[in-house]
Amino acid sequence: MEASEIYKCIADPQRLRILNLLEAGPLCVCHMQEILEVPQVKMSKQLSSMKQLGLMKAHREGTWMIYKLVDPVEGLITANLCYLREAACAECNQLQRDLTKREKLILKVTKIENDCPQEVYQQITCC
Amino acid sequence: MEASEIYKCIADPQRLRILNLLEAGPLCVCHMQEILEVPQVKMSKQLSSMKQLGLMKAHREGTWMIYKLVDPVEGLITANLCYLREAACAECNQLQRDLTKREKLILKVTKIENDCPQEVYQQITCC
DNA sequence: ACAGTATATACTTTTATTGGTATATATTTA
DNA sequence: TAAATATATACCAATAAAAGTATATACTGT
Repeated sequence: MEASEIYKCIADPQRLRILNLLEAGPLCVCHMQEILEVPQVKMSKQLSSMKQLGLMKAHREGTWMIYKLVDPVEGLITANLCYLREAACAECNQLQRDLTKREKLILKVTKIENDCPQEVYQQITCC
Repeated sequence: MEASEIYKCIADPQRLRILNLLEAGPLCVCHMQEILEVPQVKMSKQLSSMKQLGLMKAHREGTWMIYKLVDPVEGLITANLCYLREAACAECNQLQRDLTKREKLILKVTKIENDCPQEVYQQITCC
C-alpha cells in the first residue's frame, strides 16, 4: 500500500475519525453513524472505500455489518493516530471526544438485550 | 494548522519529496527541479502552495529563490518523514534516493564558483 | 537598454473527489 | 409473505485539485 494512499485517506477528517474509532475495537455501521453524526450514505461510502484500500474488513451479524481494522493495520496509520491523540488541535480533540462517546454508547447498548452485536459486546466485556 | 491540511499536502508524492529534501537543508528551486526531474511550473506551484500553508518560506538571492522549512516545522511533518525514511516502500526508497541525489548535486555545484547560493553553500560546508 | 536566467502567475482544460437522492439488497420478525 | 431495519450501490450534480501553455516579473551581466 502506497503511503500517499494512506495520507489521502486520513486527509479526510471523517475518515480519520472512523479509523480512530475502529482502532479502539470493532463497531457496526449504525453505531459509528451515531457517534459521528453523519448521514448513512456518506458513512457507507467511506467505509467501503477504506475496505477496498485494505485498511478494514467487515462481516455480517444479523442485519448489522461489523467493521474492524485489518490486523496488523498499516504502521503509518497507527503511528499517526498515536501522534494525534497526544497532540493539541481541533481535530485531535475531536478524536478524543469520539472515543469518549464510543465508551458511553457501548455501555448503553450492552445493557439493552439484542441491541449490540456480539463481537462488540465481547470486546467490551473483556475490557 | 489543521492536521487534515498537512495530510492533504503530503498525500502528494511530489510535495512529500520536496519536504523531505528541505528537511535536510535549504535549496533553491532549480536544484529541487533537477533532483525531482519535474517541470518548472509544477515545482513553482507546489512550492507556493506549501509556502501559503505555512510550511516553508523563501527569500531571494540573486536570481535564485531559496526555500527552507519554517522553524519549527509542524511536528506531524517531522514525525512522518522520520517514519517514512525508516520504512520500506516504493515511495520511501524514493525519498532516500532523493537525499543521495541532493548530496551529489550539492558537492558538484559547490565546486563551481557562483553556481550555488551562499546559503546552500554554507549549509554544506558546515556538515 | 538588452539579452539571459530563474521563478511566478494567469488562464484554461482535464481529471478526481465529494455529496445528495433514490433505489437495491440482505436479514429478521410478525 | 409483508413490513421493518441495516446497509450498499447507482446515478447525477457540484466542487476541488492538477496539469499544461503562455506570459509576466525580477534580477544579473554586457
